[in-house]
Amino acid sequence: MNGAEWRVPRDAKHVVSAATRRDMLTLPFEETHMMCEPRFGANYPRESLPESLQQQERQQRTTARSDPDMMRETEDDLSDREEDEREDDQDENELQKKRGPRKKRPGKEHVDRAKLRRQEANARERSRMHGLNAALESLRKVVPCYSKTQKLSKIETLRLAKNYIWALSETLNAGKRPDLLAFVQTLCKGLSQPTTNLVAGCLQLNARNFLTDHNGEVMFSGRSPYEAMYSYTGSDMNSPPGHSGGVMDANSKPFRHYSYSSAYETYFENPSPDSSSPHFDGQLSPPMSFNGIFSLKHDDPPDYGKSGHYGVRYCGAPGRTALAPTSMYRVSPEARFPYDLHVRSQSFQTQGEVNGSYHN
DNA sequence: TAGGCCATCTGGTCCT
DNA sequence: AGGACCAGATGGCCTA
Repeated sequence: MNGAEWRVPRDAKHVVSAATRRDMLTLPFEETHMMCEPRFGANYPRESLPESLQQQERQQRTTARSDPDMMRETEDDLSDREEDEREDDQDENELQKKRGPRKKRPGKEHVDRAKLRRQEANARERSRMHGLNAALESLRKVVPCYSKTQKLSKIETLRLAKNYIWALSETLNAGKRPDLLAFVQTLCKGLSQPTTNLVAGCLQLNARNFLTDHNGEVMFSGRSPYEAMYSYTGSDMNSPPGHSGGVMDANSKPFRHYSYSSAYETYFENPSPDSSSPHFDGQLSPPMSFNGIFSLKHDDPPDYGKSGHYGVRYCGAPGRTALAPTSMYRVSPEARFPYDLHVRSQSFQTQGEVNGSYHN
């Protein structure tokens, strides 16, 4: 366990970020030297501050000017400060009592050393962010919408991953074949329209089937994705069902209109996956492996490599039948539950044989 | 050109 | 003291 991940929440006075604190002038008095920072002083719209705060700031700056121990001083700042010191010398005797002994001015060695430390810190920060991005990239590959050419943004990747985890855990919790419509709608909950379209393309669905309305609700109109999925012959995986290759069911309902929330609640019997929901509290971690339910292939699977860069396969849970032989949602021959799963008082028995392992 | 996304720099804070 | 983490600022790139 990385201790840094479980830090005790910072003290209340530290919750507001540094820059925000500067802007709000809520600095603790012992940190008033920051008011002399060039980034603060040059362009800050002081006239926008309340008069009382402007007075407070002026007072603090007067006090802070006497503190020469500022690591990030530039040479210009140093000369400016020397001028200030000459002025300050006039009443130095009086202020000396309050200030105490002057601190030693940082020498060139100290400045060079500080610059070097800053460069090293920058390099570490770059490396850290690269690691974070690498982790995010690996996350992109396991959410049900991976494209090398059209990458999900960071925020959309996280949102989709959250939705995916939620939908999968609820699927396991229900212990039955998922309602595909609800599943897809859950995936798209809160996603932007481009990402919704991307997921639609990924799932080989017509994006119009689950457009997001202006309220952020995922709406459904037209042919049910479920129907489309289950009746789709799939001779041309590049085309959404009903456009080419797929057989448009002549008996399909002409128009159906679901609101996302009702469809979601009907199936999941739970409120929205938003973490703000009471049910979701404390259940942020997926209590499952998705083995046996969904098998994601993103390394150019032979079945789907021709269809572009997306790869999603629906696999049957143990004892369940294939959805459709030609559907992109199909039972993976190696689909197994390699583990005992204990999901919210539910347990799935381990399959006896494991023909192959996938998804580390 | 505005807005979104991203990488990078930077300083503050916490921890070891 | 120094590293990790965090968040704000900034500028570049891309797209509608």
